[in-house]
Amino acid sequence: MPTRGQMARYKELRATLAREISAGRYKVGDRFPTDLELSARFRVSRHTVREAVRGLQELGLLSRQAGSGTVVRARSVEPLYTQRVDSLAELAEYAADTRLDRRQEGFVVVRQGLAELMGRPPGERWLRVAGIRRAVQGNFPLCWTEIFLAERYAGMRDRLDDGDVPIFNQVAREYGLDVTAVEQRISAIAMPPYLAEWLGAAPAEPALLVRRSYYSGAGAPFEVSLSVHPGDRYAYTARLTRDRKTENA
Amino acid sequence: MPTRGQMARYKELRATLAREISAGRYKVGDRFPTDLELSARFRVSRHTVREAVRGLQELGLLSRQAGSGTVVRARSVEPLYTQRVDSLAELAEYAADTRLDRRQEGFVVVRQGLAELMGRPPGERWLRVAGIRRAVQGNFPLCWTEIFLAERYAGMRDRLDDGDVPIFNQVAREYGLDVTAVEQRISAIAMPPYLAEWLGAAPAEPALLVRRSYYSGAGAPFEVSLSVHPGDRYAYTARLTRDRKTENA
DNA sequence: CGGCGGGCATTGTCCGGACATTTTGCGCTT
DNA sequence: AAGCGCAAAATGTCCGGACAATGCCCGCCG
Repeated sequence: MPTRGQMARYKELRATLAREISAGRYKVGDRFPTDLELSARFRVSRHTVREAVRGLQELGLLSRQAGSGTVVRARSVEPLYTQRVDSLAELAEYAADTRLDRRQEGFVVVRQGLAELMGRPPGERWLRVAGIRRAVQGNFPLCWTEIFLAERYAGMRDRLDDGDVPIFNQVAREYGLDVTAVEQRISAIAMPPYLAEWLGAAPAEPALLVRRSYYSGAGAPFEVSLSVHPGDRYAYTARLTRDRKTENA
Repeated sequence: MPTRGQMARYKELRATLAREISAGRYKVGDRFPTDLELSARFRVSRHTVREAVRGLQELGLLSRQAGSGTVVRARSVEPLYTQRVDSLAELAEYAADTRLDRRQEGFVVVRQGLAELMGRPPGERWLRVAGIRRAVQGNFPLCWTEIFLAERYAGMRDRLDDGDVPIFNQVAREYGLDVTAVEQRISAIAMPPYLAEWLGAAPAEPALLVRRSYYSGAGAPFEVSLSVHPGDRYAYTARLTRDRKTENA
């Protein structure tokens, strides 16, 4: 067959169907025509129809179910931005090259104030490990860190390594947990006086409080960490990129 | 053909090839066998090979190039976390329900200090619009915002709407820009005295400084915004989720 | 020696057909 | 009327083949 215009048939068909969905010919929730119907209507093989539909599926416009049929899921694709954090350790930014200088350790029952900081209800019991994170180079203090580990994983206590591997990672590995989500919260606070000295910072100077909650499956996080960074030594940076099969039009 | 074990051939093949890549039989950067070679080796049709390879491609293990061949791109899939920000306006959190109370406006040539805050070299000329962002409900001041617009797009100046739609969005729409990336930087500063009064905050109290740079294609951002949030009125929250086609094994 | 052009290898597109698998629902049986 | 089972419909998988489009390399020619 000679060159048609320029676009492949399945791309043309994909665009046509996307337009029809967008125009409202098929509404969200509606059944979408079957492969055979589209094949007949557009005079293309079922293979080509499937290729086109597959694309719309990946875009989230359609969903298919063997035996049941194809359903319209969305009217149009909204641009979607994602922050990619490969390996997750990147999130902690200074992952390697730092060391945890452990200062305090033990079980705590969290009360009102701390519970609020942790984003958990009061009364829960956690294993708390706190200390100063320092640069390996120069031993310079970077931040104060408090790590709260859910009681059932407290067995890790004596095997925690203060080196390169993040604590949550050690725990996840040891217990076979699958870290499915991490929530991060950043706020500004005044540097607490009792930390100022340790961090070599001025009391009450602006600081970043970073809370990270690590989830494995639904429900409560298995670890929560709180870090206080002096304002002049840290900034959190993220880059969001638009993320969609661009490909041809 | 009767039921083989249970898995579809292309899935079996996909798993086998993934294993071989992981085991190092094909190294990163190496040429991967041809469709025809695999077809012959595994006694399956080229269609089936392509289906399997397509999967490995989506996983990022392989990349193909018409005329050139298939190349190994990664040895294994590392878990990948993404923050999804649909519609991007979500990023600004209080997107709707707020209003910009414009206070200052005009061209500026940025000097050392401001340039550093903006993450740009000194000497550039930008259109600066600054003001207080308030909650529609109650007119309560939320933050001080400075928006810098690249000179080329300064024509928008008289058409800027202070309502729901973020400025960067208005500009992008007007000039047909494709916002491909947004970089966000969060740091802690002391509330500048001259802003404290306007925001109803205490001078020198901890505040969050949020910088967002909007990119359209490579090169310099077309807009940079700086916002100062009183520490007690704002926290930045993000949720990263693991994100991988689970499907069957 | 360098550039251009054509042939070859490789992936991309498309067809037609054949079963397999999954749902749904109708109709028969109890 | 309730339940079971099977047929029909829909998507999923797989084959074989054909040609198009794309890169790449090598050889010819200036």
